[in-house]
Amino acid sequence: MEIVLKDRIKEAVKIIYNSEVNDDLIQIQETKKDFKGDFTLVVFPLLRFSKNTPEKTGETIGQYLKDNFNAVSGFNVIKGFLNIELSDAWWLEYFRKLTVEETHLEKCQVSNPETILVEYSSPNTNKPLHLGHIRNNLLGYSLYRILSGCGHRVVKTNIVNDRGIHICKSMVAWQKFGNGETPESSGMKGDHLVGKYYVLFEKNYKIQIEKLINEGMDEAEAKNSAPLMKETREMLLKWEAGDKEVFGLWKLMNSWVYAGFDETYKKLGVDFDKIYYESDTYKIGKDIVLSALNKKILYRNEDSSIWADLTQDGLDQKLLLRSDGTAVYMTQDLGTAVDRHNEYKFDKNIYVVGNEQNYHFQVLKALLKRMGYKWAEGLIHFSYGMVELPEGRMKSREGTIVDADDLIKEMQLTAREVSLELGKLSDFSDEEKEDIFRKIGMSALKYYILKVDPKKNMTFNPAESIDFNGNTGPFIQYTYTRIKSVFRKAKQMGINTEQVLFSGTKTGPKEIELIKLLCKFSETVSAAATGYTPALIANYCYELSREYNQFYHDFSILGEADEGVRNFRLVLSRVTSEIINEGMWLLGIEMPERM
RNA sequence: GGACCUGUAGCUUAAUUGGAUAGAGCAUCUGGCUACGGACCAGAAGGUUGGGGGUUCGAGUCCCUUCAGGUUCACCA
Repeated sequence: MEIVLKDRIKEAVKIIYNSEVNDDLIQIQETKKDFKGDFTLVVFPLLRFSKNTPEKTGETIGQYLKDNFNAVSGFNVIKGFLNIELSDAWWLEYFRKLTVEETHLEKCQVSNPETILVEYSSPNTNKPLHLGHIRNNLLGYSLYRILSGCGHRVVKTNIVNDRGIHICKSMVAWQKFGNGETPESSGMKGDHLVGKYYVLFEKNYKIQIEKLINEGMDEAEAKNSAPLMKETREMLLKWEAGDKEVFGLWKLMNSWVYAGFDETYKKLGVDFDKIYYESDTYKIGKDIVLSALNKKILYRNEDSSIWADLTQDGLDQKLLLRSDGTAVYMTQDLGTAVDRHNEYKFDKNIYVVGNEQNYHFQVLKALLKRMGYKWAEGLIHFSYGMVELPEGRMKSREGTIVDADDLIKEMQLTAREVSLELGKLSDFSDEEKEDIFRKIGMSALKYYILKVDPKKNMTFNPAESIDFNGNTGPFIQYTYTRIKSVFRKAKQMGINTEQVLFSGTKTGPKEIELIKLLCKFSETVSAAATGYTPALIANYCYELSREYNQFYHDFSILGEADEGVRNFRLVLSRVTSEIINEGMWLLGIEMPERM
């Protein structure tokens, strides 16, 4: 609609003021709630053509639109703002088209679909997942749904950081202190078990460092020469050399971790099309680095470590291979990117990675470009903010890490508590109930995270449980189940809802308000896709639910005597439920039929 | 020290990318069930958008400055 209006206004300016105007001078926005009208033209930019006051210019254009465009039923000018009113008939016609859509994503389809890789999750195999990973996973998965919903070919990838010095730490600790403990013998989830040894390593390592410092060593040297660290470095060397025993242990412990991760992923409702392992890609990275060295793009230090000089790009020197020849993080990422492009020839490769790695991705892109990979332009760092606690970052040292599995469990327990208290599910089996509790709990958690602008840091307060009322996932689910309930009731009353057709004649302002919002769905999804912002959809779903609840409260649907009005309200309700459902689907949030 | 990011009601957060009187939720207070589902609805109160300058018809949004917090610049990942 905005585009149509824009063209009409351009036409108006041309005829009235005999001037061609640029599109960006015609600023159309939705009219604020406090004013009468549907769309608003900001007239200030047009004054240079009208050479008149804002009021007069607005009047003139408004009158022209009213006279020449039958969708425009009226207008008013307040200060420099021309509020354009569209006729109910126009809105109804627009809505009628929604009622016959197969899916409400039809209008979101892009004209030039791209191949897009979305990399998300990217766990380390030395620790279980925590709240930060939850945000990552939910954002990544939702991004996948949104982009593919708009017609792109999206590949969900995960790069598992399964090698490196930190992985060796938990291996060393397990060897020394583990006494052969396994997930089976301990009853612990595999990722948590391995995490336990990582923590154990850090604890003992710290003790060794302190001891050395007390013996007169300076801190840097102590960190370097603590026996545990020495053993770990030796293990990494052995690993890269393919030592059989080390490799066996590595495989075993990683298999425990993967079993644990799979459980958590399943609970979160996320999955992947292709999983990469850095234990594979680091080698490709090494080759790339060595060949770039031959081309003199990189240089070798006297201690034989290999570096890139990025000072011309405003960045620093960057180490790419250690003096002992082993790979670093950046080496792997170079390999992964090249490997992926060979396999998929992607247009875009989106990395869902926290904003603490902004610099890393700047360097990665600059390096690839320097090495001559043109497609590096398509690397996009989807940089999201950290999840913080009221007192700041989560710190493992202080034991303030919010564990993913614990939080998920807690959400579902709370959902059960709330539901049982309300007692609306007495005719369901225990299994069905548990499934509903799960959906409610997860929606509370997922919505809580996804409603926030991804770029911003967000705060999670463990002391306050995540809400189930107000601007929340369960509120939206509740609205949806209410509508479902209306239709169940309608069926009982013998109304054939399948055949209820749209016959929009008598509508009030509240219905029109709802219709306006429903019409905004597709543009909201498109905006979320181009701006990589699932939060827009989350907030839209909330706004729609709120609007519907007001309507529901103020008007009777099935109790309405006039059959035409009743049917219209039924159709309105149906489309609302469909759009809520699709919107939440794009966020990866499941909807129950009852709750 | 260099680079980058953030700062909005007591708390959690919106704001159509420079537009009108900064919008919600939670918490607090008040009202609404003879029900199509009260996980709801209506109302009250709560703001110098960290402070100060500037740019212009117009600034939470852009520029400068200052304060506070954070991230990063590792032979960690």
